[in-house]
Amino acid sequence: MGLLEQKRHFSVNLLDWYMVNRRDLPWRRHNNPYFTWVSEIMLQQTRVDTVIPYFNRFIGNFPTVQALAEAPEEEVLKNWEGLGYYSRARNLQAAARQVMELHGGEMPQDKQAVFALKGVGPYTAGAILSIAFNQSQPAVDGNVMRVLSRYFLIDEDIMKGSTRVLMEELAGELIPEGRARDFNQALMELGALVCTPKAPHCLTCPVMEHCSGRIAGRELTLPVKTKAKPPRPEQRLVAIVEGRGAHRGRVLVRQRPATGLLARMWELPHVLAAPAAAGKAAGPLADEPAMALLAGSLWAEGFAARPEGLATHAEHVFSHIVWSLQVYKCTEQDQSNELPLIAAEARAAYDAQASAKEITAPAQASEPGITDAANILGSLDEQGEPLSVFAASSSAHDVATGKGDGLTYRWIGPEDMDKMAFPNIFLKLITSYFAGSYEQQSEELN
DNA sequence: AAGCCGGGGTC
DNA sequence: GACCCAGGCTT
Repeated sequence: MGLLEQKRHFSVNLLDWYMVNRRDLPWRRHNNPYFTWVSEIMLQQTRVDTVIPYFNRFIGNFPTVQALAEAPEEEVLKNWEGLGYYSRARNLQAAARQVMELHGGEMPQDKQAVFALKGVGPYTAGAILSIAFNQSQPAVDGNVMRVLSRYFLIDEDIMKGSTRVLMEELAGELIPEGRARDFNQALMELGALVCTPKAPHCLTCPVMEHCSGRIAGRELTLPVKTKAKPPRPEQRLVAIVEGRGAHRGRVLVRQRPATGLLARMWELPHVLAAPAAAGKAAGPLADEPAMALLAGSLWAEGFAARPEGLATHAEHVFSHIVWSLQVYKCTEQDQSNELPLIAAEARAAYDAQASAKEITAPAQASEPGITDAANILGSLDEQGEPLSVFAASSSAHDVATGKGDGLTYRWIGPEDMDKMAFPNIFLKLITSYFAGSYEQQSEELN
């Protein structure tokens, strides 16, 4: 069989299969370009089953490009909470504003204009143009590259940019005249349901007959893909600071910087325990130095708190970092008299830790506004008196640290949770705290 | 070209 | 517990 026939067999049989087997998904019920767009952004790196409830809620809250463009950013972020890759949400809203200003609120149909939207790359541009407007443009994602690499036995590393370009040329040739909308979705549907990564269902595949990969017995070794390097471990100390007095029933949280990891998300205060040695985990820190270090960290940020004891351990895995979290229950203190003591304790604890583990030069802070232990100690040296936050008691529960590059801190109760976006790990920890799950630990210590 | 960006699934 | 799923942006 020649290549032309093999291609034709693929296109015809795949399209026929899709028209029978296509899943009924919320964004497939209309050819609304906005729905297509939102779904494609959500589906990046995210499974269909996970996306469905998010998509329905998002469209319910932001039914049009205009509604999305005019929404407060924190509301958009809250609707993205738990989906991950939060820059997708920020870019999506920025792009909605682009569509309002440049295109009168209507999704552009021009390839260059679509591609120019924030968060829209080669794949998403192709998906929007083909699915929403039935334009004959390839939409090559991981599913498509897996399917094509197997069917045509392509040995190129799919992590390389040049391979994606090659795949786009091929995918474009395969689109039947006037059928881009269904065909591109068919390609991805096959990858998701039949030509799966680990155990492809070749026996029920509509194009198995002329699949070069299967015929060569290569279906399990394709696609060729370089492995990602393992995530670096980080040991972090987390504080659940229980408010007292005016802050009774509340817990201290802070908002992350506008860029970088988990941008603008809220979190419990935490600190890098110690710089990990090259390629090795730092390992857990003993409770006593950990608590002193945490107290020192909070002090450096302008808060007096006394760690009471370990509440729980937690782990949070990113694609490039693994956080091992030691979570300590702390109580807010009257600031003035406690601080020098806390600072001294932190200094002693750090010195002990440093000599025990032969920590040499402190690493620079990897994230703006988020200090590691060494930087905290540095700040203890520089600052002879409490930060201005103690003098300026704000009217509500909002608190600024008094530092130019400082983060925003806030004392929150359970009712505040539905307006603020948290990464899942902190959502779980705070929810558990408000549910009383850590009561027992703290009582044991009292 | 390589690193940065989450979260969840399977086996 | 080990392994898998990867688009777009930034540098």
